[in-house]
Amino acid sequence: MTRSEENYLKAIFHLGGGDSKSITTNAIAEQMETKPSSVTDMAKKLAEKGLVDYVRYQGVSLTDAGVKTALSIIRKHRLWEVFLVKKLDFTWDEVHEVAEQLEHIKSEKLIDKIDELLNFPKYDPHGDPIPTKDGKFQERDEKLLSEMPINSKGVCVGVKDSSVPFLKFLDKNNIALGNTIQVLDKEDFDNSLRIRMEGNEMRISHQIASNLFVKKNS
Amino acid sequence: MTRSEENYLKAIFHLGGGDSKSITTNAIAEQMETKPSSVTDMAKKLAEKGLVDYVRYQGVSLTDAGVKTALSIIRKHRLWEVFLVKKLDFTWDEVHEVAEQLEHIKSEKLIDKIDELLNFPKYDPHGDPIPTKDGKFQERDEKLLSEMPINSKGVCVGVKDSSVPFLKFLDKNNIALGNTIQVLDKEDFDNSLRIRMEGNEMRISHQIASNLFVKKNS
DNA sequence: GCTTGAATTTAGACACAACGAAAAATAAAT
DNA sequence: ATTTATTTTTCGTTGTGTCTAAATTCAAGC
Repeated sequence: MTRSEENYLKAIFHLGGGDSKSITTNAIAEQMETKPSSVTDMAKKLAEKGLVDYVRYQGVSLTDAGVKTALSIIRKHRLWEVFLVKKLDFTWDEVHEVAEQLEHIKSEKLIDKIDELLNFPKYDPHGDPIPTKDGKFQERDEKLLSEMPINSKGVCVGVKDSSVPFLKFLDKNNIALGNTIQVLDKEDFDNSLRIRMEGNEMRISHQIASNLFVKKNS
Repeated sequence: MTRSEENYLKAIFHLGGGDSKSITTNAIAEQMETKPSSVTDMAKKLAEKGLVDYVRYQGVSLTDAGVKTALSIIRKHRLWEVFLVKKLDFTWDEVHEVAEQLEHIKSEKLIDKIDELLNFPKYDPHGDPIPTKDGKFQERDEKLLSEMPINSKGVCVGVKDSSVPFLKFLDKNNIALGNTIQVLDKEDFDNSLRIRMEGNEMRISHQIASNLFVKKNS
């Protein structure tokens, strides 16, 4: 299993290719910042190895073996992210790029020990669930803040967009995972929200609200 | 700086190429378990980049820039080894192969934080000194056990051969770094030693004695 | 059904890292 | 000093992984 193959599997999974849905080469190329022709080549290679189903001009989807491999890489990625934040004081906007490298380290024992050191965390610093060793994937039951009804309360549990600028924005505005949130009002004009977060009232754009996951608590 | 280039620099350093001594392509090929022709190719490439001095048919030696790079990789390798042993309960014969991968992770901050987490260790689990961030290399002043005079005492501080079989042998015979050692007698016939280690007397072959570093303490 | 436009694949090329076989240079032996 | 043996390099080839440009297929639209 090469680094490149692992990256393709991960990308396909993130695009939904785990649900036997066909993902187009174009979509994969965009996600990976590469060219469609390169994706075609790799699709053939991965199909050869039994990790994806590939039909010419139709796209690819992950086989069971492919899903299993993708999950193991995502597991490593997210565990390393937790490690970086919890043990080495990285901020949540710094971890992704280093974890992209660490996820490819080949050692069962290493990642299991890291898991143990961190006390078997269930979520990474962005609130994304960490697959278990045997490939079980804890689906989350939260919804986007933008979809919460007025007056409902919840806890901020994750981000949809985990780009550096967005994370920095959240830090700057003291929006952190674990904060309690109540939707006070919705503005029809621009879909912005008035919310109360940890006691403080604030206004939040639709763009922000549609990238924050909230778990209802009532 | 590719993984391969880094491995070459490390190998050349370990063969003494840091002291402006010329290392033959054959020696490098053997150390890296590759072919001389591959070494020649890489020698040209590294010379191009100013990391080694290369004269055809004469061999290569590291430039100052090359030494600096090699030391930074060795630093990473050894710090990761300490991490694996101290934080994740790896045994000292398990760490090398994983550290070979981890040493190529590109992140200044990561390795500095690991260093800090470990409280700035000076030696790795095999007793090898860890270069400082600014490329200073703490040379050790110990000698091989086989070169110690009769009746002299010392502390076991490192291994020359850090292969898995040798390390396992040491574990099995309760020989560990930090142990006090006294040379009781030398056998002329086969150069074996009678020693007292932590109270127990034992006999040790020349092969073993010439792979253990000892620091005299008197 | 034909045509147009978009998506996808093929084909040829390149960079990297490695290898084996053959040629060249060095070192050793007589 | 010339031959012999060894080391080192060159050259052509292979395997990844990528790209561009050209060709193909698909999906609509008329």
